[in-house]
Amino acid sequence: MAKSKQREDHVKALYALGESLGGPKAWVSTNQMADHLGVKAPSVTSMVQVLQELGWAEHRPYRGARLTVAGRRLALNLVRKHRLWETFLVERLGFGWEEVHDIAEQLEHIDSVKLVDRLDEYLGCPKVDPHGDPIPDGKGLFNDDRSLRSPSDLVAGDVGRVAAVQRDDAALLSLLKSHGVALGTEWTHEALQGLPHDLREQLLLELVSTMKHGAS
Amino acid sequence: MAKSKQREDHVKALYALGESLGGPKAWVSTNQMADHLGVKAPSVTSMVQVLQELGWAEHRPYRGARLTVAGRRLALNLVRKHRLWETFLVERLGFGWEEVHDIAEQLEHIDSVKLVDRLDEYLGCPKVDPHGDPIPDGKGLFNDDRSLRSPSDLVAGDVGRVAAVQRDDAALLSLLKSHGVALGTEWTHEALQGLPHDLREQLLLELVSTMKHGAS
DNA sequence: CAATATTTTTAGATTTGTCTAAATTATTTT
DNA sequence: AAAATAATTTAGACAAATCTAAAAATATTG
Ligand SMILES: [Mn+2]
Ligand SMILES: [Mn+2]
Ligand SMILES: [Mn+2]
Ligand SMILES: [Mn+2]
Repeated sequence: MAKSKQREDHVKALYALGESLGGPKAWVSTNQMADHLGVKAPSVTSMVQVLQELGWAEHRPYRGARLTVAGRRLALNLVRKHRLWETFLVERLGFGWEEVHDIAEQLEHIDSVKLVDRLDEYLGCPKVDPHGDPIPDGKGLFNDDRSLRSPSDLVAGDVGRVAAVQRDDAALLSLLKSHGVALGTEWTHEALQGLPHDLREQLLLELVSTMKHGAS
Repeated sequence: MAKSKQREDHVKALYALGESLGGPKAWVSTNQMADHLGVKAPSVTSMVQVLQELGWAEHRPYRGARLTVAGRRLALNLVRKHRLWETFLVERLGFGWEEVHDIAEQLEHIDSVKLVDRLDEYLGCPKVDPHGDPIPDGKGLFNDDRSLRSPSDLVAGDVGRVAAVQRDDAALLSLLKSHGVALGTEWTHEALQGLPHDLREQLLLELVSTMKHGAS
């Protein structure tokens, strides 16, 4: 099987970029991966060839790469571990939501199926992490039944509960915190307008109440 | 500073072997380290030279190596992390004492001062790990005020509480468990005789009560 | 649609950490 | 004390993961 921190990081990048590019069939360019990982393009090319050897990715020269089913399974397990550890750090150790990403980047590579299962159970099988990102279960399935709305979808009279932040970047999360934004806090349409535009647009909310008569 | 899993493992081996050979001034041979780490002697020689460059060890060719003050500080921090994580795994996640060593071998390399401090606090600043090994504090000091006795020191009528196991080897720990031995369990002199010799001699006990009139 | 610009891969070098085989130093025996 | 034995280091090779510079393929554009 031959996992390594670097190989796993490349698989994770391939997964994340593939998702943002329209699902598992999308080809991800080696340059995009290089940018995302902070390495140079030739390093990615050679790593992607290794991932192909290992059966985790498919590489079409000059087209890009995408995950195989096995690679996707590995990626989802890494996402699961990352988000469970982030939850542990915030819920149990009292870290702020802006502090946990870098530590979780390390913890996600710890290799023990039993540890992940126990951690999940210990945390009460959380559905989302401290940034509102859904946590896949042991089979790689998301159980996310929230209906998330962009702040710009709310109209006067609506109240929304902060359910997720789109980017998990420490600077952004700190700023949000300093404006009183935390997961679960409730905001009226008007209160939301009081937030700087670039902060507000990173939020996703669940509608708590509205004056409109909406279709189900 | 340039830490790496391998460098840290060599520092830890140097610490452990140095202690068992009579303290921080003892010279540890590269062969001993090679055995302990499961690598070949030339690999150790070259790593020890790197550790010297980094200021963590001193290497006298054909004599051996020993830690500098900085190296010792690093080693104690690794021991601290290892034992805190073992404690977390047993106390919070419900692992058995025979299951945690290998996972802690990975977790001890996670690099975050704040994480270690928070974990320590979360666990209630434990003094010993699940095997009864003392946990150094943030300054590298052991606060171990137990007086540990070998089973062979107990005489008829004495009762001892299991306080530590000398080796933390999964097979031994499983066997002990199957004989009802766990940290904190109390054993009379007679009950101890019922244990196989090679298991019994790995135990360290605190005297709970005795019939003898002992000097303080 | 040919020339140019951009993207991607290949080629070859570098660092880290490991190995085996050979040379060197230290220790033990006769 | 010389010879034999054992321990340790050096020399040179290799795999993993990265880099820069050059070559090749693709995309853009006049
Ligand atoms: Mn994260
Ligand atoms: Mn997250
Ligand atoms: Mn251990
Ligand atoms: Mn232990």
